[in-house]
Amino acid sequence: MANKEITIKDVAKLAECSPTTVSRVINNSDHPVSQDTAEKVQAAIEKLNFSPNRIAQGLKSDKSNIIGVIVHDICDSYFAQMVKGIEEFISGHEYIVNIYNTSRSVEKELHAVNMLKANRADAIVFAGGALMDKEYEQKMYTIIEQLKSQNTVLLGVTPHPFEIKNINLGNQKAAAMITEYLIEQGHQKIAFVDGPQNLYTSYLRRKGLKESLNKYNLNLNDELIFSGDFSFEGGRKAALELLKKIDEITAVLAANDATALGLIWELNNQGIKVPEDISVVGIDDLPEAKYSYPPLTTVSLPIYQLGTNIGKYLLKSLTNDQSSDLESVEMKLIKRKSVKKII
Amino acid sequence: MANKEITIKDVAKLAECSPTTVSRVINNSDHPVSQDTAEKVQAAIEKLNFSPNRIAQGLKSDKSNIIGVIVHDICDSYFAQMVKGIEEFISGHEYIVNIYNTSRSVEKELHAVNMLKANRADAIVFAGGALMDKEYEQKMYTIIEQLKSQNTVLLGVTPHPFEIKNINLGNQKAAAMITEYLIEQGHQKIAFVDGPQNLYTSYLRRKGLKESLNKYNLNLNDELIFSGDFSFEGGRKAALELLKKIDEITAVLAANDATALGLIWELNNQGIKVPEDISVVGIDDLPEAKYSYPPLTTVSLPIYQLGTNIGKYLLKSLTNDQSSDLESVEMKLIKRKSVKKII
DNA sequence: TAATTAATGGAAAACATTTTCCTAAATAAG
DNA sequence: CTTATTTAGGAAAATGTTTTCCATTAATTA
Repeated sequence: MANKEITIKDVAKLAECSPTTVSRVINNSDHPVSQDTAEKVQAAIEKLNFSPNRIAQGLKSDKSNIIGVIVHDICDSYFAQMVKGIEEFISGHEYIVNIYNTSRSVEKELHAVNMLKANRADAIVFAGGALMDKEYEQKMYTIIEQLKSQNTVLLGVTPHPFEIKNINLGNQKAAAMITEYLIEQGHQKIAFVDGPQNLYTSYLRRKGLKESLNKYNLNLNDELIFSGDFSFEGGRKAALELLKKIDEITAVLAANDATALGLIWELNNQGIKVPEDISVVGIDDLPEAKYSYPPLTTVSLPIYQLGTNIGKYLLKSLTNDQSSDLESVEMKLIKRKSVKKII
Repeated sequence: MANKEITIKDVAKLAECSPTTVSRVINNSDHPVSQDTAEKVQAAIEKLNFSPNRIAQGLKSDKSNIIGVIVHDICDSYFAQMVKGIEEFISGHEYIVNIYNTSRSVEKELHAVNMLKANRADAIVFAGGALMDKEYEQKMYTIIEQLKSQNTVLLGVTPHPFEIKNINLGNQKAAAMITEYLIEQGHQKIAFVDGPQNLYTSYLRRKGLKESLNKYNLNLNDELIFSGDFSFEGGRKAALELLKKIDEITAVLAANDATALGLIWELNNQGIKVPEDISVVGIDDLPEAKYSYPPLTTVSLPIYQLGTNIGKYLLKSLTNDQSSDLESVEMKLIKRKSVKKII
């Protein structure tokens, strides 16, 4: 920045008044200022193309206007939509959304949290730290310790209660919902293609499946849990494994839609017909889900809307003193063509 | 922030020295400070869990450490990858990446630019403003005027030279590349499914097609340009239109992969075989592209890598005085199964 | 008319840093 | 032994705002 910054003083000089007065018209304060001078100040501001230095304002007010958003993978449709929702609301209200992509590395998560701390972020949305793993959890404590002192909302991060607002993302409920649908359609031999190892989200979805099964006196056979990683590729590989036990299975729940899509693709590729030979369902309702062969039956999590709600919630708790609650979003069973009713 | 902030003064008091000295060890300045006191200061910092207030630092140094990234749609795989690339590099170097999702609205673009200005962003990546539209361009001037004074890189934004670093994203070249491939395979009657109306990117891809055609004394028949919007849905609709002239067409270039995927889907749906009845190609090489029926022939733009390169470039020009050039990335023709060799 | 009160404005302190300048001691050079 | 130089440290100014306090004038009330 070679060129000198234009400050409130320059405006004051041009408008023939004090910086104090300029500040007053900028923030239209309670302290009265005459119509006349106000106009002069406005004119000066326009003429100089002045905009108050947020950094200086921040120093004075002890606010950074930064909202940190920490996610695993911004290219994952799930997080992308969420970030978009948050941004929509936050940027419109003069806040900065500062994203971090952690690729599920604790080190990066810690780094993000430290940066956010150094920058005195006003609030943090933390969608990371979801590994149920001893070593990882140890490190998480350091992170949480930092987060505690801040205005933070955790996104279904961990089973441990941390005295931090932890939003239930409805993972378990979604899995339960679609499982019950499967059972209603007569399926009893249901397989599961898991998400990433030790990821809390995977755990919850698996749990939703298991408990629904139990409710109907059915069991989730451990032999019928196939590993996956939330990706299309992972779904394909799982399909190959699953093929070996195809006779023991009438339906399969994939931990997410990407996996389900991969499953369907490879199943087709191997000459297995969906849903005639096997039913496949997912969770998320990706935009692509309706264009698979056959269109995927799944449950929609309105993540974008959750994002805007989080934005709203954060903003309220930053401006108002008493924080209202986060508006919840409704998930929905999306029946398409990948499930066959049996018997 | 009810709880009082820990400042350099607190550290100084605990370490029994002056704030000046603390500052010196924090920034390990040239000014010497004895081993002994340095250690005391470090100890105090640890004990108080102190991290210097970036806002105050920013005020003093006239740096915000903010890098603004303005994109059309963060959920679009193209931009998501780009943002991820930028973040990867930038966050690792103590910079904040501040994203804006504009949904192609000039008003939002202007808002973003104004916020970035108010926050004294150190650099801006502007991937917006790409509409070739009179009214729009008028407003763009206001935006550009603001951007000019900042360290900005434009991402293939507009045909007009604005004295701002404007990166050629290779849109035209990509289109040319795949067109030539089509011609090599014997295709002469090539249709085009356009991108969003007036979008510069669409224009460039169309131009790449047109000029390659001309090179071989072929013409792009205006009747064979179908409208689209870069989406799967758009591709589907275009397929329906395209069907009416199927006899005049042997191949179709979609403005992007999403469109091509939609095309293929609907073509299949209508009983038209790809590539037997018609060849389809796209541009971008989305992850999904290899899983369509048939797998899509396309050209890959390594957007993620472009992102990291932009990060690198920005960082260099912020730290070093003389700015080195942006490393370019290489696009590649990805031959899969959606093109048939004819004659 | 005198005494309040309201309207308008400014000076200076404060926010958490860094930087410039200064001082004092210790060491090196003459 | 005197004079430079190096080493180590601090006081205070500066960054661009906002806020607290004070001052002046005008308007209202007693």
